[in-house]
Amino acid sequence: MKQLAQEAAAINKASPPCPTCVEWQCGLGSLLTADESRQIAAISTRRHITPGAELMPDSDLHESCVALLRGVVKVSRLLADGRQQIVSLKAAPDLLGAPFAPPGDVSIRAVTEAEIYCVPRHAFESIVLQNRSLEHRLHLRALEDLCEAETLLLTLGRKTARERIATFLLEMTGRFRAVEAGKRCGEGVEPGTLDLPLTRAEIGDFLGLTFETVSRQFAALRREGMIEFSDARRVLVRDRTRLRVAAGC
Amino acid sequence: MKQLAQEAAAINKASPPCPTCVEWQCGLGSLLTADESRQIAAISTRRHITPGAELMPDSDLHESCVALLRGVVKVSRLLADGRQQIVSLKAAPDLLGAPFAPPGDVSIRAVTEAEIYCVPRHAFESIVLQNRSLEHRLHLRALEDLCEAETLLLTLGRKTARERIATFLLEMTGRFRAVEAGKRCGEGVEPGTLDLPLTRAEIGDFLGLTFETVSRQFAALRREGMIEFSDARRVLVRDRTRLRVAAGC
DNA sequence: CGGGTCATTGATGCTCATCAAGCACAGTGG
DNA sequence: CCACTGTGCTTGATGAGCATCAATGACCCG
Repeated sequence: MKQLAQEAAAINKASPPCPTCVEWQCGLGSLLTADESRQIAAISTRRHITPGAELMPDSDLHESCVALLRGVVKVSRLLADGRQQIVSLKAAPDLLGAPFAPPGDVSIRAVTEAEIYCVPRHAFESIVLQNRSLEHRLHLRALEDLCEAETLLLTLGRKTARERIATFLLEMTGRFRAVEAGKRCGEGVEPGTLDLPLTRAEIGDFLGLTFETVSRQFAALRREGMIEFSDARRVLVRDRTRLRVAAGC
Repeated sequence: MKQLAQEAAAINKASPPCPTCVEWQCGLGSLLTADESRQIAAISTRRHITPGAELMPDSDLHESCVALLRGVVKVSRLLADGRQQIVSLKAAPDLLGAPFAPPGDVSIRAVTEAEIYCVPRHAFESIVLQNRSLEHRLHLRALEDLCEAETLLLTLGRKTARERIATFLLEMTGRFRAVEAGKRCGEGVEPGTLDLPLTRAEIGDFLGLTFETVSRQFAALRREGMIEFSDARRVLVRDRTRLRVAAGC
């Protein structure tokens, strides 16, 4: 149990072989072509971010976009008294603080270790304006993000704590499928196993709950046999069907 | 008190002189040029919708986009058991079911009387692909919608009922400034007066509350002198400053 | 008039936040 | 090597906030 956690941690620390920098050189997932990636890399500065740290020296987000090379980050909105709501989770390879996006007062923090490119916003926007097909892809991405945000709205506005947790687990499956030590993506791990990059408190900030409620609802689903923990961060989904019922849709 | 309500109703029923059809002919607010409006109108069918009715004979939304000429509509996501969350409110002139948007299972219903153009999606998308600047404007609009959705996420995830209602009132001010009978936009009405197009239940569906809670929180803000009702749907914001405090930000 | 929708208000109870205690583990420095 | 401290997680006890259920009034329309 402890073993597993340490192995997972080790993976997160050593740059793994398969993932995201490679994808970047091939073009940021499906978003950029290899050429466009190079073009953007050429005007960017690369930085390493430690977990919990803010990506940008504060309000530089108006000046820069961020290309996420490695790691997971959370995009939050804050209230004056410290309450926060995570509005989106981004895993490499992805783009944050999209070109042309209105200001909109968010805070972006690393969840895991992360590598980013800071791309000067104005230069990036110029590139996009000269590249019809790139703008089209960014436009599609924005519409997908909007659709995701609406899905989360339904969860926050109308679902119970139990339903939120079940929904969360279903959505995270696939996005954070567990990777076994030393192997390439996802072989040798029981299918349906999930390495959560988030703490209980962060899951709460994503689902509009307290960390205690998150913990209790996980425990309830575990007692009912739908999921199983080998470690607080490593979940096995045992019964996807019942979990879908528990998710209320 | 009754008088006012009847006048307001009369305005909603008679096509008013100043508003939205005119704007459409001048180009759907800032979104379309006059030429583009004509081009789109040419391939569209016009329809009238009564309050509460669904805009499209159901899942035709995959086939059509909607240009809203007049009226207010709500875009909702549904749960199997009937719970619903309004994810966005649109007032004419605006566009719904954006070109290139992923499917995403929403229901769109009229809040007031409404006039729409149904635009065949595929044809609309072709037009957009031949018009660089139009796609750019739609892209910007998508990013604004995303930003708005994120703001609502914070409200639903982290604010109390009281804060949600105060936030709602602040946001609706300006979007639904009251129009006095027979006059053009907004003269002769006490400034800060607001004609809510939504029922208490709809406000609840927007804010993730029940209609009883909406009603009680309105009553509380009224008792505290921040707002005043001349009619259940017509609100006067008396103290914007305290309302902002009550909104939690 | 009767039936429908919308709104208000009260009584009650459930869900989830809050407060609090304790455990496991990692990192630090004596 | 072992306290010491800090962080993350779990679990229990309590209470607040909001949902639910119910009754009533205002208005509209056929």
